[in-house]
Amino acid sequence: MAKDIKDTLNLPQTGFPMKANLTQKEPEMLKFWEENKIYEKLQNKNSGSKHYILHDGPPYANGHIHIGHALNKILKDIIVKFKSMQGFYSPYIPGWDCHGLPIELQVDKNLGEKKDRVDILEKRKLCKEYAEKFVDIQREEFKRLGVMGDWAEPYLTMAYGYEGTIVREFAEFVKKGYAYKGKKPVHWCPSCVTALAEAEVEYADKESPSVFVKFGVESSEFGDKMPALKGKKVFFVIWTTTPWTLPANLALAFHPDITYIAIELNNENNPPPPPFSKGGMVASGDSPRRGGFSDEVYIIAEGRLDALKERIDLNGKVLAKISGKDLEGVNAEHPFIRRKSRAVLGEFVSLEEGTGIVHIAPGHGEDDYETGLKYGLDIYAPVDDKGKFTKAVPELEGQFVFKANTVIIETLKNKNALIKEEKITHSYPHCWRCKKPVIFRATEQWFISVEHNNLRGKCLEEIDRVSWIPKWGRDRIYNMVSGRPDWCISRQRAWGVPITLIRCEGCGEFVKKDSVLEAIAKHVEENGADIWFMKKAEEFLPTGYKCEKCSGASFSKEMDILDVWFDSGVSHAAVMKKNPKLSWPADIYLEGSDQHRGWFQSSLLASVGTRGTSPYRTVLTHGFVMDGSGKKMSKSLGNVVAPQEVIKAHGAEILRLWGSAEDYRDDVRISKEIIDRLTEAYRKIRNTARFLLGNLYDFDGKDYSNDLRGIDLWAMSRLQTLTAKITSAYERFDFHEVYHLLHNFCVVDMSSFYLDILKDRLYTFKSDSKERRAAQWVLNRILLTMTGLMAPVISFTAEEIWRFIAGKKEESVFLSPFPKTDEKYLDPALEEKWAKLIAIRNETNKALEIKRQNKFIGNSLEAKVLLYLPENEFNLLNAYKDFLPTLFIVSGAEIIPLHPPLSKGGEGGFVKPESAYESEEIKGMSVIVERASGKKCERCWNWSTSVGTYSDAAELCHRCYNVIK
RNA sequence: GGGCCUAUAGCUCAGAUGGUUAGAGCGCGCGCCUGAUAAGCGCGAGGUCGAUGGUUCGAUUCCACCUAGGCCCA
Repeated sequence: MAKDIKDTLNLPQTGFPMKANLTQKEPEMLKFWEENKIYEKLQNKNSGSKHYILHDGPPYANGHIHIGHALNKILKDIIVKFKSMQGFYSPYIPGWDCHGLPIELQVDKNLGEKKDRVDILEKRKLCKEYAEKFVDIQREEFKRLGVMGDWAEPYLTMAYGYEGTIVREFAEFVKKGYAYKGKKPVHWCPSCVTALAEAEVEYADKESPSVFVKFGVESSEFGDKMPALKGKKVFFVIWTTTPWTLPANLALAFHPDITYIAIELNNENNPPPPPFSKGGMVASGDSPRRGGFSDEVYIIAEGRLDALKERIDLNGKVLAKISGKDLEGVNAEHPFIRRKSRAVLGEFVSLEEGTGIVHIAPGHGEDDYETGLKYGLDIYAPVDDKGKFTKAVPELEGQFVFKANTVIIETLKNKNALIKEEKITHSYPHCWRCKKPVIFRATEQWFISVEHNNLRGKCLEEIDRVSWIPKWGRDRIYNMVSGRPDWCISRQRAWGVPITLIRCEGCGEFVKKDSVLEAIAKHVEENGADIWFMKKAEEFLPTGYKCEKCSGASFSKEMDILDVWFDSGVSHAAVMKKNPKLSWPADIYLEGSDQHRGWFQSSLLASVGTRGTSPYRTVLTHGFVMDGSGKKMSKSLGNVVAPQEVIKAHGAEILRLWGSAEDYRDDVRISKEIIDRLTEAYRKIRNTARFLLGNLYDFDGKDYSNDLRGIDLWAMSRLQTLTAKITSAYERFDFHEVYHLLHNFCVVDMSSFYLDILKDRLYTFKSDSKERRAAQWVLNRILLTMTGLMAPVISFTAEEIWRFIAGKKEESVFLSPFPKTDEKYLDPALEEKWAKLIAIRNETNKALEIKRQNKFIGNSLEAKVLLYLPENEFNLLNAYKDFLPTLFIVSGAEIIPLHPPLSKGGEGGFVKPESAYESEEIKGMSVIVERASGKKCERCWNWSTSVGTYSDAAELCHRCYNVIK
């Protein structure tokens, strides 16, 4: 018979499964979105609205996506979906970076032996195919994440149109005078035989020689500045870890504000060296030796004396001191080449290490180069493409630089110029591809000047007009742009867009005529950049073209390839300007924090250089993905988490939830525990939705807003508060707040409170009673709102829920408007009042729990509570008297005003019994838990004295009797 | 070595212009329920707020330094 009673209840019914089965469900949902063109419909719907453009930074079309890609695309997708649902026109055009060294090297690897024999066009074709393959792979992997966008029409930097824009944008830099060809030391990989961008260099430990070398100086060079040195053999002492750059030494740098000292060596520790054999050096034997001291004098920075005293035996007497700036112009002798080395000044000289005197080879170092320019020194680098000395240094010709170190050290020894030789392990630049150490070497390169036309200054101004999230991004890029050198855009490779300039063979002048540059761009736009390698220089020029400078008629093409950062840097022009769906500038760029040096900067330079303004209004950066302990992922550590594996095991939805839950401003972590926690949270959200759906199976959809009870109004207010907070969190890009707010709402407000309390009304009241309908009306509002709020993050689940919602208008949740706060129901005062009720409820629960632990009760409905309350609490509860059993989910509740027993003679007040549970949280509140009176109603499970009073239904209480009679 | 950043319970996050016992949810432990059931409810235990100094009547919150970690650069 109990079965029959159960049939009179309105228990939840839904086909919405408790088990998500995401790995299987997600592909179905993707199919639904694709087949029904939901993304396209969303675009159409918003086509007339205000734009919100998120411009996609192109990932490199190489390899499968990793967890960092997943984070990036998920964050982008959340923004695009949120903005779209809010009604903005927010198309998402994904892109790929297709040119560049890594792909070319991979192709070379595949070619093996053949790589040097294969024709450049053939190689480019292979590179293109390689890139295409990974574009397809990554596209599928990105789509699998649930990211919506124009996947069928992405932008590719190797598309003809895009390549045309690259050429045109470069031409713009040429016309405006930013581009120049110069000799400059760049990171050069002798193994890959190419210049490397900063981004292509990585640092690793390397063992190098560490040598102290002395450069002889005629004491007369000092004039009257250090009379004590007169007639002595004086040496500047330098320290270097790259002896191979000594043949290119042209100067010695001193810090203008550092004090240098001249120390006479102690003879006992430093036996006199053999006399110099070659001329040009300080003459030996001129000055008489004095007892106990050699006549050698070393000059180093005073601040380095303590550090070097023992290391190179500087125990002698300080003969003189001099400020760095007074040494400028002094000539020293190169230790093994008959050449002067000039004393110059440099702010970069430090006392951190070495001697405070820096050996300068303008062709082999950054500071050296700058110094060289300042002092008009030759940018001298007698080293070839393969890292071997040229015939400019006959003794070393053909020797690889790192091998030549030994020879040079030997030479220094022979020339008596070596003070000390050690080995040192230090961080040294290595090629990111071949992992071999690189060198700094001056070569002919194309540059974009950041000084020309005040490009740097303008970029800095633009940086301050952009909104950086987090805000420290501004300082980061500002410092980088402030200090960056000219942009080296040359690459000596095959795969990319060539530097499409034509040079007169007669005078070396480059053709910069507008019409010619435009014609070349057109050629590329129509045929792709391959055309540059297919045609001769003359074919790009009008027939009979003559050099404007020398009238020469013989021309050659530049064959360097443009830096890929230039490719992606002009995406604002190639994509945002060209794609009619987009607009310029972008509202937001969103990439990892490494892009402050990368794409954010190249885009800024490319845009400010040609258009004077930044291509973005807001730049949002996220951190990197670390393992569970905050360590970076690496194959060798075995702590790599692949998105594909997470998807396979838990579904992309969990990854999306993860992407939102973590605070991306800092690095984010991923681990088994994190995924487990998120899976739990996901289940809670899902089950909450399921419960809502289950209790709406028979809702008639009518408006019951006038029948709401107090707790319903509270729930409605909480829902508005949630909506307002979540909307604001989305707008501030604080997605982890979205996650926490949504989850907490499900757990705290809904599951453990409102829904738990509502069960009685939903299950046991007459199905079409106003009370039950009112509850359903609220549940329906909660369901609709929650689904909308979660959609940008857990899109698969939101869409799945959407399908189960009766009476919804749109075919997809994404075509429905983002939930708006209904001010009518927002009632902070009500929420505050209920916060107090909830606090009292929590205290009551504690009392109930004690009795439960004592086995006095099981289900709380077996209990009746007596609450002794101070005045304020009493008055509050007194207004909800009939509701209290429902609030506490007990079968009876009485409140007793607890006044001080002696006040007014104790009149009207009661003293709480000794046995009562005394609240710590609410002062003066006590609770007595008793067994509920009467019997348990078999239908609603409440205990009531009315049970047993009906002869035709002895097991029912009064309320249930009236429902089913 | 330089620039920028991070460090609060096992996990994800709050928080405080410096001021009583530092919060939430999850997880964990102990129970209850069996009409959200590979669900639901209740209670409880978890933190020297990275370390050390300093400023202060008082610092986890401010300052310095250090350690660990991250990105970028050298």
